[in-house]
This record gives sequence, structure tokens and C-alpha cells, in this order.
Amino acid sequence: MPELPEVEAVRRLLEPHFSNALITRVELRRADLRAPFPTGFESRLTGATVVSLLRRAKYLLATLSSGETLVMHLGMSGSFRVEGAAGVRAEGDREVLGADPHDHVVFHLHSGDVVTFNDPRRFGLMDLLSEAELTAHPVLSKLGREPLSNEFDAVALARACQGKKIPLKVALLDQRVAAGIGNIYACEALHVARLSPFRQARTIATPAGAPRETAHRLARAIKQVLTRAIEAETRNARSSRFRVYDRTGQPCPRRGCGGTIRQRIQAGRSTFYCPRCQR
DNA sequence: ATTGAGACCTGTCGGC
DNA sequence: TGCCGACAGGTCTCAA
Repeated sequence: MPELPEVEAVRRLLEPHFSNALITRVELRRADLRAPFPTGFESRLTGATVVSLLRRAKYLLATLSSGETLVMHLGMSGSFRVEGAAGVRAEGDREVLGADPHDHVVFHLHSGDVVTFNDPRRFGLMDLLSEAELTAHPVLSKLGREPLSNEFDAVALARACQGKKIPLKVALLDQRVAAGIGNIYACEALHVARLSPFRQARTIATPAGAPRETAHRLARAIKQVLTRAIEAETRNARSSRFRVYDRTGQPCPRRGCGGTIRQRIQAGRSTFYCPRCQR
């Protein structure tokens, strides 16, 4: 479930349980997800206190009293659940019936809360990084601006797209351009901005990299789409709230457009768009 | 420098 | 009911 809005919702769910929490025990039920867990994963976490739980793009970052940072990524199918004292008994029941084989990491907190990471597809990731490793990280250090921050605006977006001949939608999926956008919200934002997913990314900027009017529209659309998705997500409401994603053949939701949503593959991913109003 | 394809892994859904 | 292929919200790597 993981694009920026979903990860942010997870962060908000976990924060009250994790922040200032002392980790008393960690259960690791397999050696790897997308990548191996770092050596000494459990022992390096045990006895540490979580200082803060932050989100960067689609990553969750738990800063620890030990000085290390626990980096977590949900991949395609990762999720967390929290159980209190009552839930621990439920966990015990499940144990008898056979535990969920996709529960890979269990954090036991001093409060009695138990936080479990579940990931059927195992595209998720957990790592422990020092301050230095964090700032030099090949992926994390190159992430683009947070789309919901003040530093992300038409100027920044245009500069990031300057000279790029790749399709605009493919550019939006590049985490160096706008960190945290995924396939769904790339489609959604482009529809809100009335921009074709197929036009070259550079067309929203002047050759010098200044924002055109289209860049302003797109930057605004990205913020709007993500903000609303976070609200819907934290308010629990699940999908079917998309304008174009997974709506092939349905009428374009834009008032008076009359177009029909179509689907095409770009860079191996499904793109949903209205050929009538997105130019 | 880009970009497309394939790989990673499991679950689900539609068609036969 | 059961099997099979296609597909899924994310990266990463390798070849062209």
C-alpha cells in the first residue's frame, strides 16, 4: 500500500507507539526481505529508544538513542500492525493456529505494545544506518524534494524536468524529481493538471529551466492530490476515490469533458489518463 | 545519458 | 472446482 500518502498514514499510526518507546526485544523471522537485514539487527535495536519517527519520500526513518537510524520501506505489500496487551493474547492464539507466515519482524516495546511488520511480497526493506551512512546513502541522499514541503514548487519541478526527454509521467516516478510519488498519484496529478502523461518532461520548463504555466499547474496538482489522499487515508476511507487510476473505460470525471479513461503502458507501468482533456 | 526489459516474490482475479 | 496467465500501489540492475 505504499506511495507517499499511505506511508505518511502509517507513520501517523506508528508514531504514538514508537516515539520515546524503549525497544525491549526484536524478533526476526527470516534473514532478508528485498535485501538481507543488517548484521546484528536485533541486538543493535534492543535497548534503544526511538527518538523520532520521520518519513522521507516512501521511507520511514526511526532515529534511535543509539545514534543509528532504522530505515524502513514497505515495498509493494508491506504493512504494520500494532497490538497492545490485549493483542498480545490474540497473537498467542494465532501462534497456536499457525502464525501468519508473512510476519517478518516483531518489535516488542517496553509499554507492552507489539508492532509487527508484515510483507507478503517481500519487496520491503529494513536497514540500520549511522549518521554518516545516511548522508552518503546512494538512494536516500539523492531523493528529490518532498512534494508537500515549501521548497517543492513550480520552480523546483521545472528545474528537475529541464531538458528531460522522457515522458512526463515517467519523470514523476523518478524519486529524484519528486520524492514519494508512485504510479497512482502520478496518474492522478497529471489528470488534475490536465497534462498528457506522454508529453516530454522538458515541455513544462523553458530551455533555461524556468517554469511554464504547466509547471505551476502540475506542482499545484501534486500537492492537492497528495494532501487529499493523506486525509482520506488517515480517515480510514479506502480506494475507489481515484479520478483515473484503474478506471479504464469509465467517463472522465472532469465536468463537461465527456472523454473516456484509457490505459497504456509506460516504462512497464500502467498509465491511466483521459485523452480528451489531458494535453 | 537514457531507457526499456527483466528480476525480485506472492496474492488475487478473470477466463477457460 | 481447478489450473493458468496476467497483473499489482516499488526499486534495482543490466544491456542497448
